[in-house]
Amino acid sequence: MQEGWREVFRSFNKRVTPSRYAIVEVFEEKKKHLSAEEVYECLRAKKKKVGIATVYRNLDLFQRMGILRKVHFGDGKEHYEMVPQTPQHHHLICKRCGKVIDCENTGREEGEFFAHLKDDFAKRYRFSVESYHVYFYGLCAYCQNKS
Amino acid sequence: MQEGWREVFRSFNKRVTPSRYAIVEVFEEKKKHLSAEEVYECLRAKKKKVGIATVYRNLDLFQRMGILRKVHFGDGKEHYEMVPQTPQHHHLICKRCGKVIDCENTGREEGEFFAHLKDDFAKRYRFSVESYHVYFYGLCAYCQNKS
DNA sequence: ATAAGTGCAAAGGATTTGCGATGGG
DNA sequence: CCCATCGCAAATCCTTTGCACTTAT
Repeated sequence: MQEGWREVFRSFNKRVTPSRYAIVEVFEEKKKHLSAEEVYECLRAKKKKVGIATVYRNLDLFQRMGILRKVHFGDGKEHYEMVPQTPQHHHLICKRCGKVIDCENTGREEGEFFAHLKDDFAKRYRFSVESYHVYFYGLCAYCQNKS
Repeated sequence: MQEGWREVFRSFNKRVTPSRYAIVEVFEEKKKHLSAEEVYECLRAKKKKVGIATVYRNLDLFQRMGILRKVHFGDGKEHYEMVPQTPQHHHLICKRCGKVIDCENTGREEGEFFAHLKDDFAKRYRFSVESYHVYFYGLCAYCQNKS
């Protein structure tokens, strides 16, 4: 794990424990969205002894700290992914097989578009937008050829 | 319930039962996203005797039929809303109190923007987009003044 | 030293499932 | 009539919690 995390934890008055260390490391290595169970499995595979409850507690903590964000794919489990996953990306979810494809932002247009919406919502609803997620549903390449 | 639904059910070879009738009716009346439990409560309030399992089974069925779509607000429950809720709208979710505000589409720009992405994804990932959801996270008017 | 963090097992809450009973087509 | 659908209760799955033990600071 990069040393930087130690600082991040300190700034939130959170202790730097082996469990936390290990969990962040998993996300850094996998570079993808993971469910609590998946994180737990990765830890076991690395011989790290961390209880599943600790995984849940820390995923929630990291989310509140802004290190992770929740993503929902409709499979009944919460998934988490690292937040500064630069650049901002979206998710394509196959309605048939459930596969999730991470897709990159398509460019400047997007930033402008959402910046505009953000202002609009502040005016219309007095709601201050901090972040957004976009989910696209449809059929993946494979499933298009068999339904 | 509008008579039209009878046709819709027929076209899917699904029977028109009092339970289904009643569930669709609830969504037509409430005109908002509802969890299974909320649908169940609405039915009880209307003296309709429908088991909770039937509610779950039909919400899932309606989703597969394209009548309802799932929306996720991060509260651990699945919510459903009617699909052709014209016009397309998005959700503003307060990170602090969990309130969900339905917000209308902001206009033509949006259609163009997403149409462009749709083409792009078809080319890049051979993924055919059928629909999309956008979730905005931040603070609602009330919560901005107390965190 | 001491409060935060952890592991385990039990509790909780949402959703699904098995199965005999019911009723729509 | 017969099979899809239903109601009920039990089962399952994911997540949270209580509590005694451990450990980072």
